[in-house]
Amino acid sequence: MTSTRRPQVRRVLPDDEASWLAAYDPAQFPPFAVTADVVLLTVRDGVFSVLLVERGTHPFRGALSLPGGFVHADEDLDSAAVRKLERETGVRRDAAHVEQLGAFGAPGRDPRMRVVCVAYLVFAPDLEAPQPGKGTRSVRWVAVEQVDAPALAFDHDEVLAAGVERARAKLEYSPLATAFVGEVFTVAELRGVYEAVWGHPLDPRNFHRKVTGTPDFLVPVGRPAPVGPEGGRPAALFRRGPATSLRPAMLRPGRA
Amino acid sequence: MTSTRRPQVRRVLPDDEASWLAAYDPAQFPPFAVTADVVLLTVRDGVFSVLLVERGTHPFRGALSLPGGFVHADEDLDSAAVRKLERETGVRRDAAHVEQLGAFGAPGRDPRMRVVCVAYLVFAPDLEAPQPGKGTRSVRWVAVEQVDAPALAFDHDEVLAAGVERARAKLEYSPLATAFVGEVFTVAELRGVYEAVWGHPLDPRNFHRKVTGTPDFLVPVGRPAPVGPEGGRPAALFRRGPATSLRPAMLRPGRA
DNA sequence: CGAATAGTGTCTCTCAGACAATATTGC
DNA sequence: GCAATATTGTCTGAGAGACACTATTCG
Repeated sequence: MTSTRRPQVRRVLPDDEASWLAAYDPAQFPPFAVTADVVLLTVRDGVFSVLLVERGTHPFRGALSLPGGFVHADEDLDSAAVRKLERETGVRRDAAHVEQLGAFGAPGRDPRMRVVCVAYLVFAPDLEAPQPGKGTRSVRWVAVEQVDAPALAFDHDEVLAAGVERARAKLEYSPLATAFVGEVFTVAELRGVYEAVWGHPLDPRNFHRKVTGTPDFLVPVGRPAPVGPEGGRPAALFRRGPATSLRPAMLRPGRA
Repeated sequence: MTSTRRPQVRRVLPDDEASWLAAYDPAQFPPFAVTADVVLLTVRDGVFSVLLVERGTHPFRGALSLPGGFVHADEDLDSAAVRKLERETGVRRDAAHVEQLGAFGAPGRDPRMRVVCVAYLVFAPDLEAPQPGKGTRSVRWVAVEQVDAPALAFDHDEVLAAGVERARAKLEYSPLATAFVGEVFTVAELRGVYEAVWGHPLDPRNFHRKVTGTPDFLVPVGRPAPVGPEGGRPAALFRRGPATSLRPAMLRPGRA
């Protein structure tokens, strides 16, 4: 997360600067609005999915879009994204990984006025039915594969594509796949995340060796073992470990 | 680069939406200004350096900051960054690699008003003395190592730190080190880039094997060989190849 | 026992790190 | 020849991909 702390002015203003500031007119700058929009990704039943809302207000009323909205005048960008996430989808911030994706600000991307969207990327485990908030008619999970190009309001197709590609890349060199599963999980569940996000099957044996052999990636949970879904030997349980990167990386199949 | 194309509204507005739009009042949204600021990095004489300007206007007049400025009302974010780059530093866009770094928008980061900065990261070869533009007193290269925390105006210390870390990471898994050297270069020059950016010496033999053995990373130039700086066998010349990623990655020394 | 899933072991190939040895140039 | 740099080659250990095999559970 970027820029969480509040006061950023680290120099006391000298007298001439302070007097200049008093005479300053903000209207001389081009007027922009800033939104914080959220690419909330999860894996549900083995399907890599994104949370979309049906817009209840203009513009693009009735169309699907990413959840999000205007940043308040005295609000941090990160805070705005988390607020939108919680209010508009019912997802709690501490249950997910949140990072900034980037800014999207082509002129004309919003018919109302010049709007720069600061997009956030969120990884969450499969959550109960999310709740639509004010201004949205409904919220739904949509398989990422089913969102084909001209599907979303504004330039959100482009934002989503950037988020999906970033997610796929991050699984390679970070332990963030654990953000898609619950507090405790099995190696098979974690493998399912990789397979869903990458759209490639992975060898269960080699995957097991890799994730259990990487120091600080997984921490075994003392508790013995859970149930088996359709039979089979029960799997061991793990928690996320303290590792912050994966070195060497987990290699994504099907690339040079 | 993100969002280069212009018209982004891809739905014709229905009648009710158009009439609503006509009655729309932009003043109802919190007023923001948006700047495009540039982290321009290079390697000069083996020193990883950033281009800083001395501010000629308020706020932070006289202080060092990243080059940048306000985005125009009808201007793309990328275009604004490139414009700032060219006008404020004299660097031509096609001689460099440009990518978006992220948005920085903590309230209070600019004493004038609420300003969101969209930062861009630029890699350029060592360039002639850059030219200061309007509003800046001077432009200078500063070694990245010498910029210690409370040194720059606004929150530019934070922006610079993000850019430097991104640059260090990108050398690992992308062929972008070639953006720091000229059109044609030797393996030793390229190695010098890695060593300067990472601050670690690399084994010349292993480095040579890695970069020449990675397909499409380097293309040998027909021309035989150049001069030797202080004697020694003349080195072969290469151009950047068509590769867009480095797999497996070039591993940065000194990390788990 | 058979089916199904979890986990271990083995083999091979690629590749990074260490470093010897050779090649080519200026002085 | 000597110094300096470029380039090739060799050895070793870590680790990925392929896959046989063992372990544990349910019915």
